[in-house]
Amino acid sequence: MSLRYALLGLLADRPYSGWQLLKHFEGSLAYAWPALHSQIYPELARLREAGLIEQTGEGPRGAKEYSLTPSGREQIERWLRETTPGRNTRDEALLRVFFLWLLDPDEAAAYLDREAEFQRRLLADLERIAASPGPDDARERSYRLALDFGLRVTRTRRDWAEDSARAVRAHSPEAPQPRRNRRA
Amino acid sequence: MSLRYALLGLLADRPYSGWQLLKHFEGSLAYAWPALHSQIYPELARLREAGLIEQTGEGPRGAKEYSLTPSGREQIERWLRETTPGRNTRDEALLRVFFLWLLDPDEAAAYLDREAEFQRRLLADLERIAASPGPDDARERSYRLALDFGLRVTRTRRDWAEDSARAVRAHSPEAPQPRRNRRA
DNA sequence: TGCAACATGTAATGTGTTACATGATTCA
DNA sequence: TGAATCATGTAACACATTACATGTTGCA
Repeated sequence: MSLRYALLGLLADRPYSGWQLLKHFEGSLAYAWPALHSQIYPELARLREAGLIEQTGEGPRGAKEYSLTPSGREQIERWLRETTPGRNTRDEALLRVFFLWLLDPDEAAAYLDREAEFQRRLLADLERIAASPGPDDARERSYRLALDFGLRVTRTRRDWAEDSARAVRAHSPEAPQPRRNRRA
Repeated sequence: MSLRYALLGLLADRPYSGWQLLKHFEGSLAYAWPALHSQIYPELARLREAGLIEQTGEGPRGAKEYSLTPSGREQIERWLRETTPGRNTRDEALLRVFFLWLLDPDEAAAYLDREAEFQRRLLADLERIAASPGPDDARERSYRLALDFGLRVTRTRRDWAEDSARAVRAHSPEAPQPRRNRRA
């Protein structure tokens, strides 16, 4: 049901076409709930049939502009107020950590290096986004809260990966502790 | 494919029955890749047909003990070494944050309070798990790495939720700053 | 003997991804 | 005129959840 409510939530701000909604899912929403056009268009058709959105205009290339109906507005508010978020956590990068012991320590450390690099890049992206200013309305403040979430979690993940790579290397038979007079 | 490799990874440690594997998915793996018995049993049958695992014994109530084959061991090592983890991030609790502006500030703050409480409880669970000691082998060290990940991310999420609830309340028209002589 | 936990499976439904399919508009 | 982007849709497949279905063992 999350996709459904994500669409209603976006349309609560202003009317959008399916294409424009898709761009949101490729942008900021990609970190929270990614979706492709093949899922979005049929879902919009269902929301329309259910009376939660309606078509309120047409754009250049057969674009359909959808708006939230009062019924749709009611639905999303109820979702936010009266239901609790699903907690199904799927994180393949974390799953792999449980099985890192199957690799040599140097290979395990290399995996953690790649993880740290991924988080550093992501963090750089998010910091670039955070640096560009926006208006100071309620909608923007919600968006900034989500962005701040991303910044904090990404920093934490980066630090964890860097620390873990060090810890794994500290256990490696190859280079256990820095020492002098090392023999071949 | 993640479920497939999670099963191979567990069986790389020692033989397990489907039921015992299920218990892992309900326990530590629940935070990384949850799975139910209705998904696990058919997948074990497929892995067996593919020659990645084999049945090596029988337990009391029709329990089947599975072991990893050399081919299966090769597959999971290749997965860890040669493929990159999927980065599809689905987080309904975060998704909702984008739409918090649709609620009154006090309701939005209440949502963030609930989020903070959830993370505090989860953190307490993880800390209890972390407090119980285990052996000091490579497998346990991988597990501790994953646990440390959970601890750090959960603390970050708790802090974010607490700070955000405060920030939202600071913007509320009802109680902007602590003041005396407040009129009804 | 009745309940909880053990133990395995299948079927139906819902959700998500990949692939197929088509056409309009803009710009170089 | 050819490529990129805009714009919408369906079909096939893969993955995940809920529901259906059955039988065993241990214990109070």
